[in-house]
Amino acid sequence: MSTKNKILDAAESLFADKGFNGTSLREITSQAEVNLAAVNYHFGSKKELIKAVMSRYMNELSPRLETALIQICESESPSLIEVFSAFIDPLLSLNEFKNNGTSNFLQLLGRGYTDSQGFLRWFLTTQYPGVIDNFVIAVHKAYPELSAEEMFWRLHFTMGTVVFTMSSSEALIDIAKSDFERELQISDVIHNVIPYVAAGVGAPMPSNTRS
Amino acid sequence: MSTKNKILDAAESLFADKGFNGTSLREITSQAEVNLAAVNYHFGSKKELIKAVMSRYMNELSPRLETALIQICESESPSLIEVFSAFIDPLLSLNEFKNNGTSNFLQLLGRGYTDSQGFLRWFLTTQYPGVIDNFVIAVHKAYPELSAEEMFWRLHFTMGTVVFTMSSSEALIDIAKSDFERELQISDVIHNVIPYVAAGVGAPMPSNTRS
DNA sequence: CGTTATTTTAAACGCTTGTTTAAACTGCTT
DNA sequence: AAGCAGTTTAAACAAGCGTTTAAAATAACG
Repeated sequence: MSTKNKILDAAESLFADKGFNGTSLREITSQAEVNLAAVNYHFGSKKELIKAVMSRYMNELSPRLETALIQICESESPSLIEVFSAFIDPLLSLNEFKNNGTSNFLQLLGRGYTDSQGFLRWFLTTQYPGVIDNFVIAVHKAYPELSAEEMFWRLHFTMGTVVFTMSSSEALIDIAKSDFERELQISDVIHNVIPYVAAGVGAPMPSNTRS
Repeated sequence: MSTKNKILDAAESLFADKGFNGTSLREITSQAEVNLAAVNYHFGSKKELIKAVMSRYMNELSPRLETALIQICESESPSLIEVFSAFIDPLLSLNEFKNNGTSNFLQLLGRGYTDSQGFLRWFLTTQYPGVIDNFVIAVHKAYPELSAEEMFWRLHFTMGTVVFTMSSSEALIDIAKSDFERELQISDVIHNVIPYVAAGVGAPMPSNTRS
């Protein structure tokens, strides 16, 4: 395996575990068993390494997500459950792409939104707008009465639910194991969260009596 | 104002903005206009300072939250909207306790769950179990059919929604301002999120056909 | 084989981090 | 006024950070 990939693999799991700020290049290179300077030689800087780790996943995921969402839109009136379920297969396909891929990617997504003051949010929304656009279209088809403003809020709430859940998914799976004696996996968590976010996005429009 | 409080105030807003890992003691002491060593003199360590910042809010909030939730439980069959609405007044009361108190506290809560590998989660659940217990009881009264396991998951989803939303609430309020020309405040965000989480928690139990 | 080009390596760079030290200063009591 | 506990201060500490350098090792090619 190439040095570049060894670094990417080590960085990925460490970033997912301890965040971007919380992981040093020395930890990465020692887990990858490469020289410290290799990061700056191959990637230029730590920031570029973070982007490279994210890009590797997004380039894999983004086209699958887009086609899945476009396919949903072809239906006359999809349900919100159907819309959100469109994420399942593309996300789980990351597990074939790499061990723990789904879990790692979703954790990284969560880190990116809270670490480093949102530069990753900029990165994703500017580099991969196709996913977001198609998602908005699909939700609109499933719930046309939802105003643009409510849509904005509820999609961000959904992002929060997913991202937060996944960034602490390992801890949650552990608790579920000890409290309910259930051996769950990341796919179970995904299946669990979908009814929740679908119901949240599908909540009735509040009567317009705000200040 | 005492040195101790000057430090607490500066640390609070900086922690909320940039996270615990992302804020140095030198930033804190220079914003507080006190000597660097004052933090270790008054609090012992950075970790203890973080606890002190959180405790100041939790000691204010926790009793109000408990009584509000207990009051909800006295009702025969509260709705989920009512249960979640019980949080509004206690949370907004933090704004009288301190400028931007509500927003700062909720952001800190979000930071605590993702920074520092969850030591704050331990801190809150062990130090303030009364809030969580009463909340679970209230939700159970509002939705008795919800199994313990589903309850566990959905409350964590809710935590994720709220915590993530609030940790990026400033950015969201800015976007809402430019996109929809609405001048929103933290109280508007809270009122917005309640129908979402209430619908999420109230989602129908999935048919038990999982693997 | 010899000569480039690419990659790896050890060492050092300058800087920031949390924490500690010991001296200076403050306000109070006797 | 002297002494004393509580507090503040400047300076230094060791450790860790991301990054750079220049030499050594390896690979690629005519």
